[in-house]
Amino acid sequence: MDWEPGLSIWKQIEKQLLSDIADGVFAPGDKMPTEMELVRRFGVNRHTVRRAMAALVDTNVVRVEQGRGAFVQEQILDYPLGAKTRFSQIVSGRHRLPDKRLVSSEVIKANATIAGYLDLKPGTRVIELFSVSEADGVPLAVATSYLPAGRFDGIVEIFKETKSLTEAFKRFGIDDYSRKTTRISATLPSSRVASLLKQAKNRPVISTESIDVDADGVPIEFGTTAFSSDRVQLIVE
Amino acid sequence: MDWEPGLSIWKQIEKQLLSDIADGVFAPGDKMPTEMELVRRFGVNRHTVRRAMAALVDTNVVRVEQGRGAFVQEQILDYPLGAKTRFSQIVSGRHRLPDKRLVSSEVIKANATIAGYLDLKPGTRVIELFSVSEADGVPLAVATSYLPAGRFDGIVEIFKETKSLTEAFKRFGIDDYSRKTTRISATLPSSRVASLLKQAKNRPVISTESIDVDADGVPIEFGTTAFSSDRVQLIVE
DNA sequence: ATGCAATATTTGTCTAGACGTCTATACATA
DNA sequence: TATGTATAGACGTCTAGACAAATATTGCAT
Repeated sequence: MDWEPGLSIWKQIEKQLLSDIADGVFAPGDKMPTEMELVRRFGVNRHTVRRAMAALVDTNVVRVEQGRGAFVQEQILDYPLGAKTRFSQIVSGRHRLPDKRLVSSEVIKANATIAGYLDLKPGTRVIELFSVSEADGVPLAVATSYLPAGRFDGIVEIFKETKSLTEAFKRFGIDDYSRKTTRISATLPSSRVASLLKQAKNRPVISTESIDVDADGVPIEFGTTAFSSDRVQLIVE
Repeated sequence: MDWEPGLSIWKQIEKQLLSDIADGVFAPGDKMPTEMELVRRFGVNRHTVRRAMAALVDTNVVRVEQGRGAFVQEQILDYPLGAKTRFSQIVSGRHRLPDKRLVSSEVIKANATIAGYLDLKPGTRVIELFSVSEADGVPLAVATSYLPAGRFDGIVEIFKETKSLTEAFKRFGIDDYSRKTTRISATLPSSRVASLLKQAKNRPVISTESIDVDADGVPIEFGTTAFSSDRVQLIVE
């Protein structure tokens, strides 16, 4: 490897690795060579390699995990739609850090649509949760969830604390629940959703409507979710 | 200085400097201590100090300039309104990197308002420029400018190349021009403007309408500008 | 085959030093 | 006065080495 003067070596290494990734030498999800391997390849000090990798981490091109190595960051998360798929499991299964932020919540009276999905009488009080799901700080989806207020009184505080609906349901004695139906379509986001997703208003989102039921088949949640189509791909098998 | 175990020293230094800044020990625009001074203060190696500073640069809290030092990033730019004040001069005078990005441009027929300000007959062709002004990559203002198309044919290309209206005017023989009037008010931004300014839609902007004239007093530009009120303060003296 | 403990691998942090690059300042010169 | 030069100060890059922390692998005992 020979270095062109005028540009720091770590920037040239960054450039080289970036073009390797662009060329598919390292595909998304792949493990990158270890620091020591890169040291041998480029013939520089380990710190110089680390400086280049830090730049790639900054731009979210790679992800580094202590003890495991560096991986090319998948820009698109495969989100399998199954009866038992849980957001946090999917994200942490990909070695990324899940987070679910509650934006707002309130108790409202169910309209005919919501009541229908939840098997309630229209006018019954339901809890509305508005939240953003993130992986490594990057927003992937914004969701509006409706839960029967009678059955889940006080669930908002538990959700805030655990940041997980699955966990919150457990506190209400529901150890097991499953997805009954998911409807999928594509729309343009409202400006509020676009800004929460940190994406342009003219980029489409995948919108889903879903119903979750408990072990007895009783609806416990109706939700609409807007997935960033640039960062998430839904998988049905 | 004593270090609590479990948290890396550079992170503790970052935290300390951050709270110094929050406490006003170092005010926005102030020069931070030099790396060597911080080395003596914290009793660590220079690289450790640099690691902490790099984190502060990443979060846009400080700005480092080779050969000069590190400075607390000013969140508010003072923008003096004068006959000869030029955006790029003001920004680079604060040791920040100015940039003016052309978003779109087209030739339209002047309506009564624009024609009136430019001393043209309604229906005359004018060039419309829509641009974003940035300092260190942070957007400060979005501007719509109208110029007589007849007098400034081809100015768009020059503006794209030089990123400066002042420079573009020079190519048309106008070495000197000045601000005739500036009207100032406050509004809420359109969603397009808010997104270009990378600020929330509910944060107000300072909107100005301005007329620039050449040395002979002939109008050469009518513009409306929306300044981010969180980052810019207009100064009239 | 399974589970656990020891070992190896890999990334993270800190120190030390050398030299390069950019800026500001003082000074000499024209 | 203006300009160029020398120098000092400050940040940028690169190398070298040691140890810590997290993870993966190996091998042993059951």
